[in-house]
Amino acid sequence: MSTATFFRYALAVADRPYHHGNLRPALLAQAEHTLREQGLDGLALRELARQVGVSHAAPRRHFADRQALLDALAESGWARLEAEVRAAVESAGEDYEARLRASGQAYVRFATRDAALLELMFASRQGRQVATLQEATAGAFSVLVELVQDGQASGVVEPGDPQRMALLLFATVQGIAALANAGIIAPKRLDPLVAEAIGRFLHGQPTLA
Amino acid sequence: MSTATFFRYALAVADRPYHHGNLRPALLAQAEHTLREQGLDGLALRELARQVGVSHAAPRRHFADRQALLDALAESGWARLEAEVRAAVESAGEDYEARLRASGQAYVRFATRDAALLELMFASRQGRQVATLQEATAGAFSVLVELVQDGQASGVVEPGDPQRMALLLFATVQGIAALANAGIIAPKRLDPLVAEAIGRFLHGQPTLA
DNA sequence: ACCTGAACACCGTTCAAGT
DNA sequence: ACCTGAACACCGTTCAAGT
Repeated sequence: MSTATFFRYALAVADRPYHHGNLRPALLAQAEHTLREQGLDGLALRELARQVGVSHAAPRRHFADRQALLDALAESGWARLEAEVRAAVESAGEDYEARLRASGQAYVRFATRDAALLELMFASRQGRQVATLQEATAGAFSVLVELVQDGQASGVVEPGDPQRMALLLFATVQGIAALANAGIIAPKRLDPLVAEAIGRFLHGQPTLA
Repeated sequence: MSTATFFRYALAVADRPYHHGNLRPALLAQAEHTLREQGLDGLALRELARQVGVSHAAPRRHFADRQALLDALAESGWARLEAEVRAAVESAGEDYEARLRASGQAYVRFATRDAALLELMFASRQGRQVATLQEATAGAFSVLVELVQDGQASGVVEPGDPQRMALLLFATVQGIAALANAGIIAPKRLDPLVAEAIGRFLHGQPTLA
């Protein structure tokens, strides 16, 4: 296409909202909202296109298929989770156990507020490797690894592979979140349970040991 | 319907497979198989009906809608999980830690073999209470509660609410399973991680404390 | 470059009708 | 009692065509 032709089109569509680069973010934003309100089953590409004011075939330019949209949602979910957990840790003060507890509680808060998104983040990719998604997951995981390393530096966590210990913490809070979302744990028991899990991780059984 | 009329129909359909009570189990069996092979997205009522040799509207007699079938799958999944964990604990010998470890490893084995089914078992029911499903979940949970009580009776687990401690164990193994199914934990690291989690639950940090 | 409109094959759900 | 067949409204995906 010539430059002149390009500008002719650009002017012609200047008042129409989703040309030239904002359809993709608009679809993602709408999808995140629908996911929170209606769950994964309520998320339809055609309906998204309608809500965003575009033909049902338009999303195809930005997402190869529905799964690609879901992958993108999962990826930004991991990024937001990382940010929220990091923020919680940073505003938790000096005490190591308090910082660890804050990370777990931030995780659980995210997980229960965006249960369908969390489901998506953990949905089995069935062998498909999605590099950017794996990086986003690794980024969130690294928050815990760094926390464990901090604890080792100050001597409150035993020496040893920090990845393995962070994995254990990760699994514990994710499990608590899963049980909460399945209705097995009542919401008000969540924070105490996280606190107990962290306490046990650091000190073992309270009265025995 | 008169008895005579009933027998006339019964004879007429004697060679047809899914009259009079085996359509429901046949659908469930086929669904469980498809779930394992194709995942949740590959599970379509119409396709199930086809595979089982029945019209697409026939399942309606046995399951009000697709969700009802999924609920039934989840329920039998919880029952099978309970049975498998119980069996593993019973064949694990006398040592308490070995029994606890066996329960966790059986859980993780089930979860990784039937990842899509596990997803279904933990799928948020979004407020809908399904009584029989909740009972099945409680049954599986009770295995862990009893294990904790055994440990308290023999003094290797601290006194205190056994439900709360069982919940912590439950969350930990479920979290490990979720991380495995998301591809965050490699399969061969699963058993050691479960062992470490159980060890920490009982003894705290190995070298500190 | 980006989007539209028509087309295709599938799906879940409903309902009158059949045996 | 249990199942069928037609109908409806929706969906994901594809592709030629438009601007």
